[in-house]
Amino acid sequence: MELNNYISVDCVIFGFDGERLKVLLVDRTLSEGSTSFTDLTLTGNHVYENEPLDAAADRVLFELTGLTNIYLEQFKTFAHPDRLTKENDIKWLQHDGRDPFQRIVSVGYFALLATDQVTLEWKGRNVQWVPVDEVGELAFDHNLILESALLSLRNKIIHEPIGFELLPQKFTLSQVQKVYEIILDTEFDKRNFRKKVARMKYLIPLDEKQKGVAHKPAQLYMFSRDVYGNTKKDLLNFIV
Amino acid sequence: MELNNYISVDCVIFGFDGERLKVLLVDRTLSEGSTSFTDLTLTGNHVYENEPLDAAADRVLFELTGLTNIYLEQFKTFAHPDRLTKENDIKWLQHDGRDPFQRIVSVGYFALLATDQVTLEWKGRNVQWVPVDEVGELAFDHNLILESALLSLRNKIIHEPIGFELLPQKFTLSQVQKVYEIILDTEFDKRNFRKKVARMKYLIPLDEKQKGVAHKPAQLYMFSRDVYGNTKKDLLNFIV
DNA sequence: ATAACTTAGTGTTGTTTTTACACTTTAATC
DNA sequence: GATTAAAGTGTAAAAACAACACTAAGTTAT
Repeated sequence: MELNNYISVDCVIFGFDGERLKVLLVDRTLSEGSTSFTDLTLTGNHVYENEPLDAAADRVLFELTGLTNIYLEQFKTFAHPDRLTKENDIKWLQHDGRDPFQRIVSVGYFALLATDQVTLEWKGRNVQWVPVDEVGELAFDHNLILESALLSLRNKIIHEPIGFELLPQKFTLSQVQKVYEIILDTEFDKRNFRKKVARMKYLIPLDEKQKGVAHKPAQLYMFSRDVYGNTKKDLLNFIV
Repeated sequence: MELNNYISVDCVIFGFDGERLKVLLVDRTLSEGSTSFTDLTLTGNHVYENEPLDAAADRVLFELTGLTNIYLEQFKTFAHPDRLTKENDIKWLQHDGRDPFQRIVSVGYFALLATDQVTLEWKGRNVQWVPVDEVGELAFDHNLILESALLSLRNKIIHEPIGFELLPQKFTLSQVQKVYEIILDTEFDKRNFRKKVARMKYLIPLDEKQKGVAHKPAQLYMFSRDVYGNTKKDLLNFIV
């Protein structure tokens, strides 16, 4: 199977660690003759001839993390003629045997997961979680893509219950509140927030509590995609 | 300037005529030897080498309608390997001198305007407004693209005041209500709806009334993009 | 000129949702 | 057994929502 040389997908992999929203970035190091630099990129790849875009995004995510069945959504496409014209990017493409003047369409996807779902040593690639508000200058046009992904995420999380994708399967209400506070950069009143989520039938309380915490252990919940599918009415006006 | 042969944009041009939501479609007629068919397509075109996607979408819209400064938004990208493999589509591409096995990425945009902004005879192309709920089988994968555009439109119009883009500059509150009812396929109580829009500071009442209508003439309003920009808080929880 | 027609425009009441706000509980740790 | 840390809980006032019916102001038909 052959790679298409002008269509690629880039995945913005968001992770939440209980405290901050992070993005999974990959080292890009080039050292060749007098040229030498290191920086970070999102993960992406060309699609195969005959591969649908969604499949390519799944594959890219899998190749980096070993995970399948992760929330993944196409959010925007980037194809500006000058998107790959920074000096280091051209060197990198040349080193990689690619034509730096070939215009490349990159279809942006974002993925949501809990940071601890990823084993960073997977396939020995040099990969790291970086808090989204501490991301420096990235390779290619990846700062632009990241900003755009964040915007889409914020927009979407208000109206659909995707925040749970950033949490472990079993989670506490405080964790849910934290996810929404971090992503929307706001604070909610604890009691009011809990009253609101109490109305969501698809948040299922489990017969289980937190363990090993140095305070009153919290009730654990899980998110039921099934129940949600049947009660899509409160999709509108979700949080906020 | 040369056209890129694998990147295209397709524009879903929505129009409202006071009664229904329509989409602007273009005749595709091929008659050559024993092959002969007529159907309809969205409007689209390849982008020029060196042309950004947004510019290409503006251009495609302009070439069909002669209009500039129209609300236009990228909503999804289509690149399925089988998207152009229907028999008629292959014949059409061949007739057009294009390689039907070339994989083409199509970036979808939707435009919003009032149907009477468009002069259908523009450039003599065979163009027609079709109510979205009466659209038959379109060329290529354009039914898919249209459905996807409708979904994006419905999603967006709930949360951001873009309904006004489908109305003339000066409009009545009943027209606003109708737009939202048609697009969201629902009905609102007139008094409650008006109470809600009365809270929107960016709806500016004019010193002007409807003329020549066979009933009490309605107050005219306009939408102020400026005021809206300054009061984005009620972006959330807009209509519904 | 008047009647008929058509859509514009308006207020109240009961119900639900939102907001603001502080103390007790339960576990682990020292 | 005291300390620490987060979990969990209720109420009252304000705002928003939902349901509902008549009058006003033009045009058209007679």
